[in-house]
Amino acid sequence: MSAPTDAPTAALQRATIARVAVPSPLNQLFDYRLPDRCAVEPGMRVTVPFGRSTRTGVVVDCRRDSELAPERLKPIHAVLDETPVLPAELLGFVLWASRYYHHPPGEALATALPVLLRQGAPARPQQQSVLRQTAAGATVELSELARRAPRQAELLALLRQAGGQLTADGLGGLRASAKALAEKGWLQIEQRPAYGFVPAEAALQPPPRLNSHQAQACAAVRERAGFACHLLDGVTGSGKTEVYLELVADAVDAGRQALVLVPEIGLTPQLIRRFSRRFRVPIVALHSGLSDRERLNAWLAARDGLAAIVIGTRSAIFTPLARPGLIVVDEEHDLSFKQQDGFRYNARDLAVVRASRLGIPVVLGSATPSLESLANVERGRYHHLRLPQRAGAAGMPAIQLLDIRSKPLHAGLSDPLLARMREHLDRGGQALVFLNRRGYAPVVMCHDCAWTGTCNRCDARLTFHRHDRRLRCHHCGHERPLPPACPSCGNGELFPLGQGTERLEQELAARFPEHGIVRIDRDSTRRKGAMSRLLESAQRGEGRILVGTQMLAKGHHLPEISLVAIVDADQGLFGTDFRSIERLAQQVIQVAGRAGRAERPGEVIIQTHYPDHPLLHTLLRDGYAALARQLLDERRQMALPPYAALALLRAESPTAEPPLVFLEEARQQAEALAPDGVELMGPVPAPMERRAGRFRAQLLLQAARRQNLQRLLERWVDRLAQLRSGRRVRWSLDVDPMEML
DNA sequence: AGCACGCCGACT
DNA sequence: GTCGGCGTGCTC
Repeated sequence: MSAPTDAPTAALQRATIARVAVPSPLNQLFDYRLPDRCAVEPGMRVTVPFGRSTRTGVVVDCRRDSELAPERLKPIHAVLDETPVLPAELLGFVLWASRYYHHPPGEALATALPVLLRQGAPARPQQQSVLRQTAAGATVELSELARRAPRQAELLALLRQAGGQLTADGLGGLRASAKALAEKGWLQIEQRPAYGFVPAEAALQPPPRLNSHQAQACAAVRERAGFACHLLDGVTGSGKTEVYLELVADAVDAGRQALVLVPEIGLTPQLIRRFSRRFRVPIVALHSGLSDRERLNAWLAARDGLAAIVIGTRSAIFTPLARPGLIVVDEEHDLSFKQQDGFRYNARDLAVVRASRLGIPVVLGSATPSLESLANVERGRYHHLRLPQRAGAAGMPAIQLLDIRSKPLHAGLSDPLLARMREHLDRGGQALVFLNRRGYAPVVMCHDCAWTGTCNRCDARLTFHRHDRRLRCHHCGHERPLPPACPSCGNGELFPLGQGTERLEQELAARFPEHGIVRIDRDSTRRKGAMSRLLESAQRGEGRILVGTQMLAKGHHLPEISLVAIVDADQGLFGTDFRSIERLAQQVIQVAGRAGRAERPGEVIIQTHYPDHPLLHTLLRDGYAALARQLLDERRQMALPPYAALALLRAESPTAEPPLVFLEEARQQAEALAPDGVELMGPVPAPMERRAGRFRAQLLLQAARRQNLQRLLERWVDRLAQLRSGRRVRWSLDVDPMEML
C-alpha cells in the first residue's frame, strides 16, 4: 500500500475541490467546493456542511475536479488552520492505517487527533504566566517588605525559593501581589506556552556501564542506517530499559526525537522517572491521565520539535514528530497495544509501519516476545537482539510445578505452598501471590437447590465481593446486593465457591497475622494514586505478602520478592482462544520475573492439576523461547497466525437472530466475490454469546497470504455496508484480531 | 452513526 | 383527531 498522493503545488493553486475526511462511519472521503482564492492544503481542518449538520474534517487532497456533478457539491464553511495541523507524514500514515484496518478515514483521523483539535479548537498551546524575579527584586529585604506588604513578601519569598522563576497557576490569592510587585519592577510577568514537559529530576543520573550484551544490542542497532526493525529479546531484569535509554540518547544527541510506546499507565511513572533522571531535554508523556488541554499541549510540543522525547500509550503512535529519529515499543507482546473498539489498530504493528515510512529504526522489546515478532525474526524481517542474562548480581529464579491433585486447599492454597511461603517470610523475604481473578469468589451457590447468581445481561456468573457484600458482573458492570437467602428456594444458604484475590487476602491474613498484606487489583487501586501508595508500602517492606492480579505482573520493581506463587495456572491451559497458551506462558514468565531481582535468589511455584502438561514442561525445562518454537510449529501446522492472516467480522444485537442472519448474508456475499485463498468460518455465536444484554456472533476469515485477505476485504467492505440485515445489528470488522471474544 | 421522512397503532 | 413506533434512505 502506498501513501496518498501529495498534491503538486501547481495543481494546488488551481484547485477548486477539496477532498475532506469527515468524521462519519462512511468509508469514503467527501468532495467540497473551495471558495475563490481560498488557500487550503492537505492536513488543514475545515468545517463543512454534512447532511443537516456541520462537522470538522481534515482536508486530504486538493484537486481540480470531482467525480460528482458540480451542483451536488457544497462549499466549505470555513478553514480552521492557516498551516496544516497534521504534517503530511502523519496524514499519510493515518490514511494508510485507515485503509489497512478498513476503518473510515474520517473516524480514523478523528481517533488520531487530540480531542480539542477534533472539536475545532485552535492548534496553539495554552499560554501560561511565568513570574521572574528581576535584579532589582533580588535586592529587596524581605523582612522589611513584610511589615508593609506581607502578601507581597510571601510571594517574593516563594519566588526565591523556586530559584527566581515560578509559573503563575496555583498562586491563588497571591496573583494580585504579583501585579503589585511587577509595577515596582521587582518581578516580570511573561506569557509562555505551557507545553507540560515532564519536570526534570534534580539529580542527573549518568549512564551506567552497559554489559556486553547490552552494548552489542546497541551496536547492532547503530550499525544500520535508516529503517530497520529490531526485536530486543531480553529476560526480565536483563536491562532492556538501559538499551532504550542509550539508543534514545543517540537520537537526542543527533538532534532527533524519540517516540517510546508503553502498554499502560500503570508502569509509566517509573519509566518516565528513569528518562527524566537521565536526560536534560524536554520530555512529554501522553497517557490517559491528561486533560484534553494537556494532551493538546504535549502533542504540539512533539509536532513542533520542542519535545525531544515522547513517552506514551497506544494512541501516542499518532503523535506528529518534527524530527523523528527512533521508535521504541516496550513490552511489545502486550495486548493493550491493540485497540479493542472503534478504530481497531495495533500500535505495535503500526510502529513498524511508521518507522518504515519514516526511514528510522524501531526497537520492539520484551522478555516474552509475541509469536508474531518471533516469526518475523524467523523470516529475516526483524533483527534478533538478545539479552540472555540478568543485569547485576541477580540470578534467574527456579520455577517449579506443584501438583495439587487431591491435596487439601485453603482458599486455593496448598499446604506445601503455604510452607514455602512461611520459610521465605521467616527468612525476611517477600512473597507475591498471583491470581488473575478479583473479588472474593467467582460464584455464589445455594446449598439446598444449587442456584447460582447469574447476570441478567450476560452469559456469566456474578462475582461475590465481600467487602461490600455485593454481587458484580465483571463483563458488564451490573451489580446488586447479595440476597440474604436463596432467591430461588427461599431457605438455602448461599456460599461462595472458588476464590478471588479478596478471599486470598483474607486467608493469608488469618495464616500470617504477623505479616502485612498488600492487595493490588482493579478494586484496591480504583482511587487515584492508590496504586503507587500500595506499591510504595510494599517497597518499604510494610507489606510482606503481595496478593494481586495481572496488574502486579507488569514491570514494577519489587526487589525483596523472593517467592512468587501462581495460584492457578489451569484456567489458561484450556482457553477457547488459540493464543491462550501463549498468553499463559507470557504471564507466568512476567510474574516469575518479579522474583529475586536483588541479591536474593528467587523461587517460583506454580500450582496446577496438570503437572504433566507437555507445554508447561517445555516452558519450565527449556524456557520461553523453546515453548515459543513449539507453539510456532503448531501454528504453522494449523495455519494460524503468524502463519496466516485473520479478520473477524463481529455483529451484535439485543436479540439472537439478527447477528447470525447478517453474518450469513455477509458470508454469501464474500463467497460470491471468489475469495481466492481465503477461508470463511462461521458464522458462529461468540464464546460468551450474550454480553451486556446483546447477543454476539462472528464470522472468521483466514488466509495463508495476507495479500489475499486484503484483496477480498477491499472489495467486500463497501458491499457489506449495503446489506439490509446490517441495519438491524451493530457490526465491526477486526483486522488482525488479538482476542476472539 | 445521526437525522429526517413516512406510514400504521393506542391515547388525550 | 394526533403522538410516536422504527423501517428506509442519505450524507460531497
